[in-house]
Amino acid sequence: MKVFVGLSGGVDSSVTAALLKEQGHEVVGVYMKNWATDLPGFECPWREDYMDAKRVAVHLGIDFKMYDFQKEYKQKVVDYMIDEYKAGRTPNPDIMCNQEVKFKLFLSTALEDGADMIATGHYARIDDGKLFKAKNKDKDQTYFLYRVTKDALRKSLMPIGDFNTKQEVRDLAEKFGLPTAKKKDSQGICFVGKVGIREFLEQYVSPKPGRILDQNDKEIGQHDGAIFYTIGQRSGLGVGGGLPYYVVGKDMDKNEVYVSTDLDDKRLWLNDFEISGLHWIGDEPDLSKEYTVCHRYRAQHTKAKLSKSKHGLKITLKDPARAITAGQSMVIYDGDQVLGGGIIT
RNA sequence: UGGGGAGUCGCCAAGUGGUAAGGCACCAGUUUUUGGUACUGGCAUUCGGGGGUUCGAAUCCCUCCUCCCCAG
Repeated sequence: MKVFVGLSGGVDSSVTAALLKEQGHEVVGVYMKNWATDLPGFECPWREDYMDAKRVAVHLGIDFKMYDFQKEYKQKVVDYMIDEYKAGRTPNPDIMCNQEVKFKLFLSTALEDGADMIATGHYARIDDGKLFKAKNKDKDQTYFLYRVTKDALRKSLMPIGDFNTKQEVRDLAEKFGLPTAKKKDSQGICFVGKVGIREFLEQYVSPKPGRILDQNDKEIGQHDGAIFYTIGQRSGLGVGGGLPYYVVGKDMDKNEVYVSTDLDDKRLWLNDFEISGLHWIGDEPDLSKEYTVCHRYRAQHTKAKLSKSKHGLKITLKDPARAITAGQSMVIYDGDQVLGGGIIT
């Protein structure tokens, strides 16, 4: 079978390619050039990643190519992200990247290019168009993948999902002699790299001073734009005094940020909220059943009840979760299977 | 300019003769393919200024400066 592997320049995708090659597939390595713009003071690492991806391909003796998705990525992911922030929400660009770029654009481009399947280095398992948690529960990345379609999953492979530990993956990388074996795991929004989200947003939004109010409605300081703050955030307020302050809310119209020193502040712990923009990989969930849900990558999954609501679903958690934030995703699981999910309103 | 109180890191704050706790903030690092959380480390040779007493002072004395409260 002809498989196009998305090589990011990291270990996981490198091992993915090596494994598929070993299994006898005709493997083509593809580097997706999604973002290559430098930001003031920071150089975009794409060239380095590209070189690493290419080195891996050369090492494995597979074909290598680059797809330039910059234009689409900017539209579908970056603009989405900026618009969401402007609307006062906190988006998850990586989920959008999977939905729109990796498992739509990359998939269709690869298929047109002669591929039978695509593969990525995600920690997740696919079986018959269904998505399951990775064996390595600690690294499970299904949270980022819940908006992928069943049809896309039928054409995708994620062999890394079958490993129990990251160490096994690294050991394999070592065994295959991959040049990326020792490369540090990436983190942060993929295209922003080492640059913080704030620095990134500052390129697109000008500062707008506003008030910071504590739980007693007392002004305790100034911020330079409510857009830069998100629920649950601690530092960055530049306010000292007694206990640490956590952001518990904000008002984009008034440009005010609300904080509290109370770790049990009700606004920080919700167990009742709605999601919209629903997406299901297969069948819709049965509202009479109890499922587990996850509101953040690597967060503990909690039991929840689902019910219909005006714009989507109402979620009632068994235990309240911290920092439920509009714009973030709620993923619904039936055991290890990902049913889908929606975006917190 | 009568009475009382207070001035210790950007903020809060211990320490009242024995050689500057702690928290917040900030910075760095760790964890993490979103925001964020959490964790580790760094962060006052110096205690409003100036004198003095003492082996030794942020701590005692003198003086000046500043702030707050009550009186005017």
